[in-house]
Amino acid sequence: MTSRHSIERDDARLAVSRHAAKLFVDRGVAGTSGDDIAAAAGVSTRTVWRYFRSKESCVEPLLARSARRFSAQLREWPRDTTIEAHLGACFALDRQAPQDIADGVLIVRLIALLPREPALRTAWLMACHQGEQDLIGIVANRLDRSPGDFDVKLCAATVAAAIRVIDETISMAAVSHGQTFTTAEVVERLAQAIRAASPLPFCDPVVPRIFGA
Amino acid sequence: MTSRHSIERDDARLAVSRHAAKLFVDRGVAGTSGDDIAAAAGVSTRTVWRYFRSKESCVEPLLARSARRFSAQLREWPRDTTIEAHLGACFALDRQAPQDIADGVLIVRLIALLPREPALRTAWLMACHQGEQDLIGIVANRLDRSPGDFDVKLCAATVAAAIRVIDETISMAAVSHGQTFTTAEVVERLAQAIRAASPLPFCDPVVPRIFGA
DNA sequence: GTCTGCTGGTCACTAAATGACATATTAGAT
DNA sequence: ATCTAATATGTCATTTAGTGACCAGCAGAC
Repeated sequence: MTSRHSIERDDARLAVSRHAAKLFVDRGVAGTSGDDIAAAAGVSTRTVWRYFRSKESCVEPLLARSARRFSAQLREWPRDTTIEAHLGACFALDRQAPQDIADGVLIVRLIALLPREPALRTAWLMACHQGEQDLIGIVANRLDRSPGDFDVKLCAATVAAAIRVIDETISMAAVSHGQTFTTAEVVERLAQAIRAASPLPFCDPVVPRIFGA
Repeated sequence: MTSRHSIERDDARLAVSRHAAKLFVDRGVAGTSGDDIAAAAGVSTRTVWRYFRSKESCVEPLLARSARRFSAQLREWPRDTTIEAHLGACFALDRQAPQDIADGVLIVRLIALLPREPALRTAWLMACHQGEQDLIGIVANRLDRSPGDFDVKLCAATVAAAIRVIDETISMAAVSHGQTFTTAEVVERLAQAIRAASPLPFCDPVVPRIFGA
């Protein structure tokens, strides 16, 4: 089974990932060595390279976890609810664990580094790509369509792009210009962007398709 | 000036890039060393690492050139023409130089490798990201809006995502399932996807905005 | 011609990444 | 509780990726 051992291994990877991300924002990617990451995380250098195929990809588990949390929330989106209502319910601050908030801050700082750290951009784009794959399933399910359907894939891609642009825009504004956002503002902009980006009508209550294809 | 010397340098980079791409499709990324690329391209290993910051990024000039050719064509898109008409005119096979066609098949093969070569996916996503940046200017210009405008950025992102999905879908179908496409089919699917993905109306003839903002 | 600026090659080096092998940790069987 | 098999980690050696320092060749300016 992939169960116990693998889960603990994932936790260990995530812990190293957080340390790596912190070092990257503090001293830059070039200024952080594999040895540094290993020392900070309290594991051997060899373990770092066993966990990650490259230095940049050290941040992937952190980004992936955040993306998967978001996907999981979208999967529980009731069919009779608008996207605004659902996102609003999800983003209520009291529903976020402290660890998740800390992760969020770290990720925002990472995103703000992207223009000066091309190596990190690859990790970020890989995480967005994973999120896009998850979205395919979500959109397909919500619209009672097949995940292999081209229109579904296209919709997932455009919506993922919209989410990415919002993430980048808000993160840059927050870090570079000290701007702050209420969760209500974030939800509103996110919902607007997703609506604008989506070629398929999955943002509003969907009715069960009683009459065939 | 950035002119003469730099242009030659770019040509040299592009030549190495083609050799690297060919090696990657033939023997895989892991099976190709920096020395191999240098030997194939007829330059010293040191020059390879002067040209590229990493092994994967060796393919970037090839992808970037193709993306920039596409961007350049979109920039010349007359305002009174639909996207179908313009793409149809651009993709006429007799308008493509043999070198560009060869580059095209090489790129298609690279794209087909993406599922098995995560390292290449980073290069591909970086190229798509560059294409997205170019699209921002194109959309802004066509709609008489500012490139800083959020809606313009969002539109560029969704359209870039649509183009990427089409590229991936068609490349995989061609290589993995031996499917073939006429240019007319490619143009049609591309145009349809871009239309579906675009939240702003830039696919049809646009009228000059005579009255203010 | 010389001077200047740029590019590429050689060689020595650091850092990233992998292989081989030993040791610990743990789940599960008895 | 103890043994076993599997998996995870550490240590050390090695390879490969990538950089720094320095020199040689080759434009164009004068």
